[in-house]
Amino acid sequence: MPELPEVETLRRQLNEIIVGGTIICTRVLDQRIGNIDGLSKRKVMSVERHGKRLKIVLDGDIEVLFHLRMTGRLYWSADNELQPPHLRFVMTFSSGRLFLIDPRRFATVSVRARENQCLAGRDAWMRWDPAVLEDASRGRKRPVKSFLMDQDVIAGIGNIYACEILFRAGIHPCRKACDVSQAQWSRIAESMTAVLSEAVSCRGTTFSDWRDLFGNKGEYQNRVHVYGRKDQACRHCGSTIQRTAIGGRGTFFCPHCQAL
DNA sequence: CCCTATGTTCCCAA
DNA sequence: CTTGGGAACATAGG
Repeated sequence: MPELPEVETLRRQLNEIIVGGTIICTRVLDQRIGNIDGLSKRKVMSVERHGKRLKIVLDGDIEVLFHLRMTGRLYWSADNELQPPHLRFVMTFSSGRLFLIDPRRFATVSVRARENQCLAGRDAWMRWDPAVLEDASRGRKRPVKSFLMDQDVIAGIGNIYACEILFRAGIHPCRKACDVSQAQWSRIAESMTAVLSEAVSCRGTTFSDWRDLFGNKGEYQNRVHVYGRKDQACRHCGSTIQRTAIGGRGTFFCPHCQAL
């Protein structure tokens, strides 16, 4: 269930392995994926990421776009016999095979011409001018947490990192986006960079499903301050971490460090 | 049986 | 137009 740091981890690992390689063939094992044609003999030019989307850029200005949604995984195998459960798509190289595995079958794969840029929001893992966030939030009465998770505004932040970013910034997740002050947007901008950078360094957060390209867990679960910590003591002030729901998603916060 | 789940999209109602 | 809620997608785990 990858968010930006998990997808970035996969991008880095794939970049080391498949750039310069040539696709021998592809195979779709789940018709829900749809037809993926015309990739054989194409060379991998680069592996890129935008928000939670991963792009394998091929020669001929074609790109393969992956979105892993909730339970999608990418796994690299040099074993020619291996066929794991829930295997949905395979991309074969001379050096090994790239698997898309997904029990819930929500993940998507598509092929398109390289240039058409998606209209989605700017990537979360870059320097954000607080004024841009403030402008975008003007008149928005929705909770600031929903605002941070809106992929059309900021691409890449999901439920775990939204909770962690707001904790670091000291802002209650239920606060209306339009009521967040200029100083608070500055703290949010700083927290986005800091939290996402640390999570990328940790190769993501493994509470249950997340594994990297080689099946390894991430480490950021050992560093979270609020996510999944209901009824535990806040690492800063000792208050009891609370859980509520925003947009149907579990939302964790410290009532003292993140006063409304 | 119940509830929850790191995502997205769609419909409906206020 | 904005927003939230609920359902849908399909499955595993506590």
